[in-house]
Amino acid sequence: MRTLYHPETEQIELQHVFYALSEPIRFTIVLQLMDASELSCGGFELALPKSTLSHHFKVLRESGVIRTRLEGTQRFISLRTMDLESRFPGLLKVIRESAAGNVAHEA
Amino acid sequence: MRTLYHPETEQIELQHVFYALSEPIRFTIVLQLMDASELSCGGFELALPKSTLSHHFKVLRESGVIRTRLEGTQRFISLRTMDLESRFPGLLKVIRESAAGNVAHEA
DNA sequence: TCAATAGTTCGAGTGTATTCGAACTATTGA
DNA sequence: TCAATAGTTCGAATACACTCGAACTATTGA
Repeated sequence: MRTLYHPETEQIELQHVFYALSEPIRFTIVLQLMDASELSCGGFELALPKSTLSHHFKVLRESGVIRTRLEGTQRFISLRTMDLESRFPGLLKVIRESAAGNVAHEA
Repeated sequence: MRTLYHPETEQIELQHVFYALSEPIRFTIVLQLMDASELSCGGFELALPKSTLSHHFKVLRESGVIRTRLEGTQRFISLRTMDLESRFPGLLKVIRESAAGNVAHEA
């Protein structure tokens, strides 16, 4: 695991992003990243085995949704906000508003 | 098949919509509906067995993406444009622009 | 009533996803 | 150098999804 595959911005495909986000755990991961900018793998509020999380991070990374930065023994994960916004303008807003709407009705 | 299940607008979930759209055939179906407003099951440009198409129409319908209207021996399918737009403002635009961008670079 | 038409359901085969423990790799700090 | 830490990979079990032929249902029109 020396090189972590990340697709180029232009290579990110909407169907792959949709696939990645259709899974509840991965959707939760993305929502948490929207509030946190950057988190280590262990920094998420998810009580799941490391191997399970690792699998989901890989799917999100390979679909272009997140970026993984290596630092020491940790991997710092962030949403590819700029890349996603330039590739699919408005998509993140849709996700953000959908999540907000499901929690509470904000004016 | 007397009653066809369609979720109410408020019941449509983004994750289910993403799941439905993550499959290539279903994505194609949605793109064709964007250009056609309403099509019978056999009216799509898809050379696939009826049973396969029927499966995908069901997934799209139950996730709230399409509406199926019964008329005689035919079922007319349409995109739930208004419902999707009110539930997830901007989502259809993202899909439309993504599809346009993959075909040609329009100015 | 009966054939034709349009689409659904069933069932089986095949493939792909998810889950998680165990073993592994890589880096840090002492 | 060595233990501790952080996360990945492997492998197996289980579950879910896709495909498609065959049989079925429902409606129309003659």
